[in-house]
Amino acid sequence: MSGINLKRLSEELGLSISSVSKALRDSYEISAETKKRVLAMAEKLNYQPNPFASSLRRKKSITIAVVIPEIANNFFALAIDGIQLVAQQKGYHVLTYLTHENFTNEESTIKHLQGGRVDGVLISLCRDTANIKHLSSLHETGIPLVFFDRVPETMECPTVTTDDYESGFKATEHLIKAGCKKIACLSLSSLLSITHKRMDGYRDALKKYKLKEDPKLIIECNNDNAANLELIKKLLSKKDRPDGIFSTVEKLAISSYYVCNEIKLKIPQQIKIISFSNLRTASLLNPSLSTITQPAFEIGKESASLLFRMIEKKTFGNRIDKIVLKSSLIERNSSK
Amino acid sequence: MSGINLKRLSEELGLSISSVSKALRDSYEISAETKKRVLAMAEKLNYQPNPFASSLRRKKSITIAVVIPEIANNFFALAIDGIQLVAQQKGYHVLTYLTHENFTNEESTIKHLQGGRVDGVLISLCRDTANIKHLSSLHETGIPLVFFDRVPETMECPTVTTDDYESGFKATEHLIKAGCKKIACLSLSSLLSITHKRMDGYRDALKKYKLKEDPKLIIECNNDNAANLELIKKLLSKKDRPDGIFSTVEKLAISSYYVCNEIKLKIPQQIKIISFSNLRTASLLNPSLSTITQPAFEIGKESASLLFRMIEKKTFGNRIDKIVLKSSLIERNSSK
DNA sequence: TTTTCGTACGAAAACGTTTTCCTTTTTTTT
DNA sequence: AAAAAAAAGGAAAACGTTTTCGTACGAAAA
Repeated sequence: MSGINLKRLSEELGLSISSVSKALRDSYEISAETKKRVLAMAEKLNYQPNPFASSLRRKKSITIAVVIPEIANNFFALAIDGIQLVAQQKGYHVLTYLTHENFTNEESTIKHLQGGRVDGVLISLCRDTANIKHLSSLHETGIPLVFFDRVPETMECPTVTTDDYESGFKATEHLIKAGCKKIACLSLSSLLSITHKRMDGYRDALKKYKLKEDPKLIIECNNDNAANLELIKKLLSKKDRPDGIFSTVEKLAISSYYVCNEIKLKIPQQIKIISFSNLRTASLLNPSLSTITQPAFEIGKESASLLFRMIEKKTFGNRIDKIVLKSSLIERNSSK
Repeated sequence: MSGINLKRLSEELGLSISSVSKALRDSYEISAETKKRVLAMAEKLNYQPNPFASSLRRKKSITIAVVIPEIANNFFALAIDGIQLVAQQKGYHVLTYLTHENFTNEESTIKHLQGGRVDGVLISLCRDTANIKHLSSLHETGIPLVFFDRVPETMECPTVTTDDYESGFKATEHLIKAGCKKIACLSLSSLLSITHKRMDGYRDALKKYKLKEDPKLIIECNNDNAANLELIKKLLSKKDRPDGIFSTVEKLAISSYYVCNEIKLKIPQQIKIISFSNLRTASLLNPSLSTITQPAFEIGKESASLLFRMIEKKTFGNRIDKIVLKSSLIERNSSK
């Protein structure tokens, strides 16, 4: 630590510790001149208050936690960007935790956070999250909690999401209108809220256009990239392979591109693809990738703003916000 | 906070606070049975120690800080991934700060960290960092500090970098061997160590192959994407435009692709491109992008490991590690 | 038997703030 | 001129741990 504290400062100034503390916090009990002296000395000695002493006394950490499945992921990186922006404006610190899509990690992380290390938590669930006891337990301690994108479906809680159902519907409809008859759907995990909603949209679009749903075309991938490549390869190598792919997450679309390259399947002539994605290079791909693009940065901003509203005025504790932002469908060559 | 503390626990157990504390920390002073009782009660009441009280007393935060220019950036996202992996193994928490390439942000962040909020700092400098007073000041407080990728050139300090000079040289040589005679170099800021080294490699490669260096082909971009697009567009629209581009950072290569698309410049027929990049989609671009790929994840891991070595055995304070990892040049179609 | 030792636990200080309640001095009011 | 009020500052408790000393007691050593 910096070694210089209030005691030292007060000795240097010939004041009491409490007066110095008050001066630094701009209390009305301290005269303007004294404040000036104190500030000057604090500056001179490069005084930095001890955050732990302060947090201990005030029962405030000025810190929030962000719990996400992964960081090397365009969506989450952008979301964090938005979160950080708001947090920085508020003077808050941001602790980041990665669950790596592992439920046990998520559980222990959440448990740790019950110690009061943070004033609020932003979380996007991991693919294995089946029960949410850890989350209701955290919630019960009274610490503000906001879910974004991947939210629990069996718990009343504040959330920030996108119009997943509509987007799933539109994406599927888009493929159908482009001529697809057999549309595969690639997803991460049937436990995820986003998977449910996006697939509900997919199903309803199929229904609307009298296409029958084929379970063999619905692929639930796992967390191993190599295995997913195999799954997709198998899917696309069958004689009755699909003529369209709706991918509910970016990484599976990329894997699909790799597979198509490998087995020489022409996009979009032989198979059309559309995917949820925040790739900056979507339009530069060969062929350019049609996407449903979520406003990831805004999701981060909105989530953080909501969390800070909850942190600041606890009085409003009875109302539960559910914010829904719109994604945009961008047609490119992969589905022409 | 969780409301349940050592005092409460000790009352419940009929023990003193100190005994409970010792039991929880598995002290030899406490009998095995008592420890069992304490653990059971702690579990039952879901006791979580107050991290601030603990940090205040022990003068340890079990937290490190990561200070980076941006997060929506494949290199930094991967690096953080590696850092988090190591930190999690060590049971440390990770505070993330974004400078957004703004020196003032970097300064104030570093200043804040002098309060002792963290036990160590990992940092990659922002493009505007000219003086490093804030960093030497932080260093003087004795807090371990490791720089990665973008490191200060006028300060003796532990660093983790890649073979930037060699990579710059090889990339340029690669373009020359592919037939380029007029190779432009795009960089972020001449203040950055990576810019220096990569450009030194570029210059020496030109020299080796008797190509003369043209200042008009060396473009220093800034932090505004739209402005950069204009700069590149201007560069590529001239009659004596370059026939090769060596981009020292990923985002400028992407911008170059956009510009080439816009002004109908064929890659690689009319202009060849190679760039430092960690794009997962490099091979899927149109055309696929030749890259120098830094081991970003490993950089993160190595940096964090080095930092923890410094945190754990302060005794070794006199030695200064400089770790250099190798990047790999991957030839693809953009430079064929 | 006395002394030494080891085991198991408790009392209290310390970490550096913040905040509540005093105290002293000066100014204003009547 | 006395009383009241305001202004400026200080003493000390509190936040929840950790850790340094004690202390009590039974067992082993002398």
